[in-house]
Amino acid sequence: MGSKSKLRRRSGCPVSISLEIFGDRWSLLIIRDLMVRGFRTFKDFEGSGEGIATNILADRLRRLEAAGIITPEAEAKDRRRVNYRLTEKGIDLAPMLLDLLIWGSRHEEADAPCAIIEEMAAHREQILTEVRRRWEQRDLTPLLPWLSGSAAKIRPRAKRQN
Amino acid sequence: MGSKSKLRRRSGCPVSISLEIFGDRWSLLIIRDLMVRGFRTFKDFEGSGEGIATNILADRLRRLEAAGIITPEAEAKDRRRVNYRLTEKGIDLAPMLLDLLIWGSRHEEADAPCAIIEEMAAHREQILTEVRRRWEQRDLTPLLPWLSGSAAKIRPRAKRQN
DNA sequence: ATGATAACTTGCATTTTGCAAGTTATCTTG
DNA sequence: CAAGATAACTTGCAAAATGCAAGTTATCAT
Repeated sequence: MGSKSKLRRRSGCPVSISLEIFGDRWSLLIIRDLMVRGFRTFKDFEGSGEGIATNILADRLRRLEAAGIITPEAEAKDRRRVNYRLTEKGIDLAPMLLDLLIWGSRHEEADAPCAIIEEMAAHREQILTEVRRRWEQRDLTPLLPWLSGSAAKIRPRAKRQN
Repeated sequence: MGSKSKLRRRSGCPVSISLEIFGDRWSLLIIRDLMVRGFRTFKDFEGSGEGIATNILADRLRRLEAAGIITPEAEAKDRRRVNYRLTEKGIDLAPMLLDLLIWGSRHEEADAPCAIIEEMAAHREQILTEVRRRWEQRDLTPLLPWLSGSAAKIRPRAKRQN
């Protein structure tokens, strides 16, 4: 499946094209929630803390689907429910998102404990392998508990700090 | 220096904070141009190919400066001229931008030759070292010639870093 | 001194956001 | 099984951001 929809591109630069897809204040947050917080439903994203408006959320989900980054799956047990899931194209954004996380916690005053982020930076490949494994196996336990508002297990390795 | 300006944050998540700074369609393109295309002036950005409006450009330069990502330097020889330069905080976005470049060229039909991008992906650390070296030494020769509209030299595996 | 240039502003029309309040199709419960 | 809940969206409208064309103000070049 090629992307034939938006041929009104500013330029052929991959960076520019990427930004036309998710270069806004919300898209990557949705992807983050799918990737590391185990979110799947509209309601999950709606209550994600940042306060996205429902119309914008619906719009972003549509665009991300159109771009082939997420896919909706109807849930058999409760047919009101739609479970969104990252495609492979979507999970491939993991390295970029990890860099964004690292940059943000290094250069801005964020809530994430610096020590843990530096741990993650030092074990980049390992973290990315784990993120992909979780995606493949549909493992929904949050990878970043401190971002998910609740204490939970994490084990980049058995080295506990703080 | 700490950033005391915008305390109206959606959340303390580093990803969210980062997106509030440059989560739009233009900011990262300016950073890209500074980082790999050797651009420095308003005029450079203005004619960068994507067609940014001058008022938006002025606004983005202001915001990026306020965020501590770029600094303007008045040019002695021609005082009309303002040379923008990435700060260390700005050049630290290189890993993220490289991932964005790689993702875009893998998953979208971009102009960048796949072979070269895969080369870059395979030598990520080396590329990043080179990008930083160029920043430190104010070396303005474009790193990505095919994105700069002209054929030029590139030597991803000459192994000549230092 | 006259004209070009660089780096912006300004005024508006158009588009995108954000907010509150629906709507529709499922469940769930008494 | 009727009467709520719920999930996932829409809709309407005001407010903010964006895009476009046309200035403006200091230099600088001839």
